[in-house]
Amino acid sequence: MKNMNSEFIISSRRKDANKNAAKILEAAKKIFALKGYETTIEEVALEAQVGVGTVYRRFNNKHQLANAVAYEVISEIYEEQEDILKSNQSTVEKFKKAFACYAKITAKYGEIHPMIVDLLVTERGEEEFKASFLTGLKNLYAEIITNGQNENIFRQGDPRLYEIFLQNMINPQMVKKISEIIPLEETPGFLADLALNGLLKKK
Amino acid sequence: MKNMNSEFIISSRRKDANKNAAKILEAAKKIFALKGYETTIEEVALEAQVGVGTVYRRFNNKHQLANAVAYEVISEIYEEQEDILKSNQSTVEKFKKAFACYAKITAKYGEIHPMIVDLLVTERGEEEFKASFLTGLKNLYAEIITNGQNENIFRQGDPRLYEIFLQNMINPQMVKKISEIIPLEETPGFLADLALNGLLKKK
Amino acid sequence: MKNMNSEFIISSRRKDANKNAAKILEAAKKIFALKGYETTIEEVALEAQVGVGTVYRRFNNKHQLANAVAYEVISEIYEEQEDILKSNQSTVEKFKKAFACYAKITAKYGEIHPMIVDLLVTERGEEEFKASFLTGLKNLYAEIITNGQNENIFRQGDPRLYEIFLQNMINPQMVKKISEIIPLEETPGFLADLALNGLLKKK
Amino acid sequence: MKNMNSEFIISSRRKDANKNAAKILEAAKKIFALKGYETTIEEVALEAQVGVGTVYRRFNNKHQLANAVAYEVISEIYEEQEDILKSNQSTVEKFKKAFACYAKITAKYGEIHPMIVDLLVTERGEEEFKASFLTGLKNLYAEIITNGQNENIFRQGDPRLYEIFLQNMINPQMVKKISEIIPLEETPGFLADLALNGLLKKK
DNA sequence: GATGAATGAGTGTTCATTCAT
DNA sequence: GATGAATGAACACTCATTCAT
Repeated sequence: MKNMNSEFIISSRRKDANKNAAKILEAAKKIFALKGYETTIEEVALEAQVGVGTVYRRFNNKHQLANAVAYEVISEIYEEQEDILKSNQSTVEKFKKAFACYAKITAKYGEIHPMIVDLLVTERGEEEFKASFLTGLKNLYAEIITNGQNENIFRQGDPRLYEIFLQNMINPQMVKKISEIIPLEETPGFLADLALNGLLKKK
Repeated sequence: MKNMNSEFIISSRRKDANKNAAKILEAAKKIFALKGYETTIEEVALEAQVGVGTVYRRFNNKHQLANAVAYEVISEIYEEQEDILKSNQSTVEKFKKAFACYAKITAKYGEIHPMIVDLLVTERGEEEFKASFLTGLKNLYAEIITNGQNENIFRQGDPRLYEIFLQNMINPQMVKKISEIIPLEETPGFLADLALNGLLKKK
Repeated sequence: MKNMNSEFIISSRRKDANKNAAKILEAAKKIFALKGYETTIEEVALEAQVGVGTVYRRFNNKHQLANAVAYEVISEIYEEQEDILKSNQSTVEKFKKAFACYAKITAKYGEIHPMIVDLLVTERGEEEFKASFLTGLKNLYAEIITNGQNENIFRQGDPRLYEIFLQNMINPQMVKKISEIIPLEETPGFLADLALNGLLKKK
Repeated sequence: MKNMNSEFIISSRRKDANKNAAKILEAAKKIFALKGYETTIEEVALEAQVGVGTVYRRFNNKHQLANAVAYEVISEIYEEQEDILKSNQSTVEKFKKAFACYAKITAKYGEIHPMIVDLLVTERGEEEFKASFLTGLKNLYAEIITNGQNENIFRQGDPRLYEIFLQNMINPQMVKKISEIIPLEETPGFLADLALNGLLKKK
């Protein structure tokens, strides 16, 4: 999952071109975070201080831009998660931390999280994006789940099912609504606890 | 929640007119199930074999039509759920059955479920719709949760948090993905179990 | 100009039908006075407590209804004017009174006056309506003008030119704006004076 | 009132773009002159040999386009009028010339004149347009009127009343009808004379 | 005859995408 | 390469008119 960006950006030999691509991506992140997929290309271009044509030079179309943004955001938390996973903690601890970390997306990126969910599910999502998501973030969870199962503290069953469950536990809408009742900083912890409990073997 | 139709459809004294309204609603249900809110009024009209103007005669605008569709779908499962709740079963049993029943929406109505979620959250949802949802379906869950808490088998804490959690556990996208791995008929049960486990007190 | 109504209403042998026609006309007068030609047939029907179909049974289309309304309004002041003309007063007096009377339309019928002007000029106006207007109201002015010319107190020239001038002197928009500066009841008098002065021979 | 275009057109640095804006304005002038405000944006686009989107790129909406057209037309005669006013002639002479010049709008721009009147009166008119009209053309008349009053050749009274009167004396419908009887080139003169006479003090 | 439901052409407006400069 | 002007399909919504009941 290194250099994820390059997969979605039409690369260019000229440095300033790539600089432009980064500028656009940054702008898109900002605007998409605010407005989600409803965002206009013109708005992005404006924010990036670039012409619309330039946006299209770097990203074939709106879908691709959205996918790149999604990719960016996911990448951003990837390393942090990886560190947790490689650390020397109990599976339960790892689970809680990884989950909490993942849950931060919503707080940080507002409307991008629902957009990611959407891209993952609809035909708007580039196959390439979906694939890299699957082999990226999802694997982290797969590993935790399998570990937990092997340690016989998690329920048995197809790990993919629990991955889906975990993914759903960070549903942006839920996070948003939960955080209207309890403080935002406690939300990831609360959800992690709930999710973990769901996963744990009954005694 | 009786006579639900009358709340969102501009009713008419004429029988044929109301028949048409039903036809439109049915068509809308079908198309919305397929395409979600992106659906075009023209598509609905076409499916209902009716002019666009006729759609607008019965529903003031697209939002209202969407709300009516959502309302319909929710109503459809409401009574079933109510029966379960009034029945003579353990809280855990009630929970599982009510949940499973609710989870059927997704299987049956595809894109309408996310649409409902959307209407519940954005300003697109008529206040009337939100209110009746709150006093309708949500209360069923609230009751189950409070019961479980009183029986000391569920976790303590603000019941609203667990309501949100339960609502999220029937997220259509999750249901869809789960059912790609295990048979659709087992999906509600699986999710109910997972959700219940999350809710149960740790020993 | 007696029985003007009958010229624009599709007559019916049934009394209640004609009663309906009158009801519609009355309603149309009220609504057109408020909104002008932008008025919707449905609004008129609603005001008349009648179905839209009934409106169309009595008036072939919206234009015709508008023409009938215009005709009505003009008829309403016709007799009053005729009385003035036949009275035993100086031409100047007659002029002032007739003019003031005519100018009342605006005050009384709001948006209908511009509508009349429009009908008189565009192709929306039924030829029949235009013709009867010409042979009706306009003639009153023609007579006054000719009288004034014969008495050698008015300018010479084609009387039709002065008729047009006079008609224009009661332009609803002007009346409206004038009456924002001076009291409405003084407006007709003020305009009459101005118009008369324009017409009088220079010494 | 200099650089009038810039006030209503979204200007652009590109020459060809502004050329297009001019093309659109020209087309709009032509079509509006024919059909008035009823004109369709598509018609304008067609006439300008331009896509509808292009029209909207230059003018935020139909109202704004109409206002721009109105502005254009008024501007067109503004300078000519100003010259007359600054010239060394008697008030009566100035009056006649300025009036005649103003009256040409109708002959030249058909349905645009009523449109201007409409914009001036309804909420469709941009405040900016109304303001610039007030500080532009209207002031010319105000000045003439006040001059005439000071020279004691015009009637006394609120000058605004006479401004309204003068504005109304160039009512496009009247001009049109007058010019059906006498040659178009004599019409402004005839009207000016009539208007002047109305204004002059009685002896 | 009366009704009002149905119709669908028509309108203003938006926005992803293309392409001339 | 960059720009932003141009494009036009698409869409929500309106309303005069028709016609089944």
